[in-house]
Formats: sequence, structure tokens, C-alpha cells
Amino acid sequence: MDTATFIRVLNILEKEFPKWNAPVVSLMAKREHRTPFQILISTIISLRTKDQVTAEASERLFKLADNPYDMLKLTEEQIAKAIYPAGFYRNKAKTIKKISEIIVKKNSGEVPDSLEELLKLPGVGRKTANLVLALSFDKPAVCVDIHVHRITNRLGFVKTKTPEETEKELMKKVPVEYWNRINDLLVAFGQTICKPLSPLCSKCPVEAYCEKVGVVRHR
DNA sequence: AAAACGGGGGC
DNA sequence: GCCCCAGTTTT
Repeated sequence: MDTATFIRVLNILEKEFPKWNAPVVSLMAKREHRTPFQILISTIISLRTKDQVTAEASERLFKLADNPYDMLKLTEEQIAKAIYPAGFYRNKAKTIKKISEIIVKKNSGEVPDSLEELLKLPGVGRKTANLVLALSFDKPAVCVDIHVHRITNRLGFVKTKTPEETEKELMKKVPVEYWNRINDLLVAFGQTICKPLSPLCSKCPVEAYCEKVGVVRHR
């Protein structure tokens, strides 16, 4: 698949997006109500966790503390209890506490707005850093999670082993003005149609363009 | 490169 | 009961 076709796919998916009723609660539907700190913390909570669970856990935590100063006053146990159903709660609580401390003590209460600085925070990798850049600061960023990695390979647009390779390829092949649309669209698409194991190809609006790399079963 | 971190939900 | 989920860090 070439770049022009990939962009055509994005355009089609964008039109179909409202029909999917994808469970994008915490990071997309409410982004305009959230501070950069809340986006960052929600993203930490979302690691390997379903979106609905992430949303509920975030709300519980933000009722206790929605800014780094208040968050720093909570104990790790309090944070862990609030986010418990999201899983990895001890690691995440520790990470959230450390991040709050760094933001308060070394960055005058502000979330960093550059990739380099975000990556220095504990528990923040490329996916989280790029998502914060895109959602909080409206900067162009290619945010590659498991959905983006799977779908771009399945379409035949990239041939990569790791999400990091996928990120590099997408930055190379896709014009910058499309970067911030990739993640939202492909995640929603992956949650509803282009599923990991048994994608619903008969309902897929872009099946005609797809090379179905690695797809063994479909419906 | 592989393990560890984890409860919840789908089937 | 078994497998997967908007990943990152450590071994």
C-alpha cells in the first residue's frame, strides 16, 4: 500500500468513525475538559487496560487530586486504592507519585511539553509521551500503540516488528498534517472492526485496499 | 529477547 | 478456565 492509498483509508475511516460507537471515553471524548496533568495521569493508568476501566479509575483518582500539588499529598496506598481495578496498580501508583513530585519540584507544576523532557519522566515511554504531545499540546506526534502497529502492518502499509519501528516508518511515509489523526482513528477502528484475532472484514469500509497481512481468520 | 507488572471482561 | 487489554521497565 502506498501513502496516497493510506491517506484515502484514513479519510474513509474518519467518515465511518461516528458509526462505530467506539469506547473512547477517557482520552478522547473528554479531552477538552482535561488539563495536561490529567491527560498524562490518565494515560499512565491506561497502560494495558481497557478504556472504560481507565475512565472510571481516572475519575476516582481525580476526585482525590486533579493536580500535581494535591497528588503529591496522597500516599501511594491512596492512589493505588483509587485506581485498583485498572491493574498494575502498585507500579502505576508509584509512577504517578514520582511524576507528580518531579513536576512540582523541578518543573514548577507544569507538565513538560517536549518529547525529550516527557521521556525523562518515570513510566513514560514513546507511546505515552507522543499521546500527551498530541492531546495536551496539540503538537504533531505519531503515537503508536498495539492497534496502530497491528493495523498498519495488516493493511500492508508498513512491514515492521516493533511499535518503535512502526513510529519511524509512519513519520517517514505520512505527511505531518495527518499524524494526529492516525492514532484516534486506528484505535477506534481496531476496537470495533479490525480486531486482533478475528477482524470483521465483512463490515470493513476499507477491505478493498487491505492486504490482510497475517490475517488467518475473519468474519 | 524475555519476564514482570494485574484485575476485569469476553467467550 | 483461558486469553487479551491505548506499555514500560528490568533482567
